[in-house]
Amino acid sequence: MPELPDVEVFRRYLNSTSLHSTITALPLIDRDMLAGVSSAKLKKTLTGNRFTGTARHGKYLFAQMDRGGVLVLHFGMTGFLKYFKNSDSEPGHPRLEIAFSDGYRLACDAQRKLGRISLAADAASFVRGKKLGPDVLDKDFDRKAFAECLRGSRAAVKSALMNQHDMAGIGNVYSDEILFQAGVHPALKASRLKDGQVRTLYSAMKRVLATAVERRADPGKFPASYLVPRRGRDGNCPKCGAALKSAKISGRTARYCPRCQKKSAGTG
DNA sequence: ACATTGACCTGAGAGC
DNA sequence: TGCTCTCAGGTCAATG
Repeated sequence: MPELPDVEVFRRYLNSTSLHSTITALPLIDRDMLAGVSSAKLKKTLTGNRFTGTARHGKYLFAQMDRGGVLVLHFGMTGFLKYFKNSDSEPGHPRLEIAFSDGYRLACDAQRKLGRISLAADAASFVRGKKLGPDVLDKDFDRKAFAECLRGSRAAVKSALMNQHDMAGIGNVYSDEILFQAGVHPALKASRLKDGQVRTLYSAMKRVLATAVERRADPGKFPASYLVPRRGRDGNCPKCGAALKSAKISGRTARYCPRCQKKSAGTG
């Protein structure tokens, strides 16, 4: 689940639950999740510290700490945050738990352990180190910058949208939604799109992601015209009713409507 | 250099 | 019921 809209929801969740109270302990640390930091270092850095603010870049969440530095969270394919007090509210696969002085805990749950936890001096230096492209919802990521990413790619447009080094935040599900809303077939070469298609994709990207954030990344609350809630096995196109099709593109499963997203230009 | 593939983990659901 | 197989919303190293 965790693409840009989901991580933005997690960021707001952390903001509204976990700021400004003192961290008293890390009662649970799964070493498999740590990247570039030891369990001891993480404990030493966080204990007695407080979170003072948050930031997000693409699919990464940063929690600013009172004494400097940031905790960096990445959620992999199955990660999420849960803030709780009673152990019967503990999530099913907690990999990190941060205990606060008021008795509450913040858990990072990651069933498949594909997420990552690390420390960095600040968000900007982490982003540089990872060579992430601009966050796709950043105002500076304008139509021109978007067009340059597509023009410079030799991959399918779906892969280009998901390339975190060119633009950060879009994953498998939202790339499908953006392509569907723009009426663009996922397998078309990014560099061969017409100018009109690039413009349509750009505005679909901004609109889809903003809408998803606004609806708390909950597919049940998405507009009726959206593909995401219907991407299951026997889903139908919300616009024309045709059976959705699947295609493997760079190893990921694309879901699309064969009638609304033609490979050749023309009718839609 | 770039794009694509397979490995990394674990669990849910389908099919037998 | 229980077993096996496939698949899952991400990333990285290895491969072509």
